[in-house]
Amino acid sequence: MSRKRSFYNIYRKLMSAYGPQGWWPVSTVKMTAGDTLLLRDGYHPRNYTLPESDEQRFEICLGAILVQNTNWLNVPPALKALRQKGLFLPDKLAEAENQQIALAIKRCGYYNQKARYLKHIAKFFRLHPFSELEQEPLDEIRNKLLKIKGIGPETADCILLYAFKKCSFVIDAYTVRIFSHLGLIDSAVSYHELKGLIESELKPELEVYQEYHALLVCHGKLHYRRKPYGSGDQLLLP
DNA sequence: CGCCAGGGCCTCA
DNA sequence: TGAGGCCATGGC
Repeated sequence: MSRKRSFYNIYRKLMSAYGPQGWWPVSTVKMTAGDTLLLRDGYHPRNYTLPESDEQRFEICLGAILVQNTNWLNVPPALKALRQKGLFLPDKLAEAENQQIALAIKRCGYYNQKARYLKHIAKFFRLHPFSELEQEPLDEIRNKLLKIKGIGPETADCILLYAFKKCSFVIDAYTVRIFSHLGLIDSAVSYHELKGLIESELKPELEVYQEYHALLVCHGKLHYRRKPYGSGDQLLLP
């Protein structure tokens, strides 16, 4: 395999083209400018200390479910609606009526399914606090997450990478499209296989893992929509 | 308008 | 174990 097509090389090209993406977006980012405390929504470029609270970690988990096969723009309003209904704590969400949750998250689509999924994850975190889970090895957390209905490989890896800050590479549809279109992989590659291939090259650096996935989504949105692919490969090819 | 979105579960070969 | 159907609203 050409050295210039290594995953690191593509990462560098994406980063120089788009800059840091600041994933995962959380709704209340505290930033200090001099003496004043700024609260702003959304992204947090170059701030890799987040999440800083259990609520922010929980928010990332909820967002990871809500964004499944859905435009991210629908997620913050849904999270806000859940918050306004007082459902932003695992204890509350776990006991809420499905219909009440569904109403709050309606705009994200698949709302009946996702309402159930959110309750599952709420019950999980009620049982296993973050502070306990994060002590466990990555693979043990991952296996526990994968047992929850509604959490598949990608969602589990998003939660691991952005909520638990564990170096678990996230594979999504854009990742497969981009790397297969560039000739690095076969488009029929399995999730597990591609994840292993990428992780075997990348050193376990949190910022790289976090930004790489975000950059692939950024680039994918611009050039790798379902059909037909644009000419985004010109940016990445040697 | 029609296509698509930062998937995952279930079923059936 | 993999392909296919299903879930569903909102953005552009």
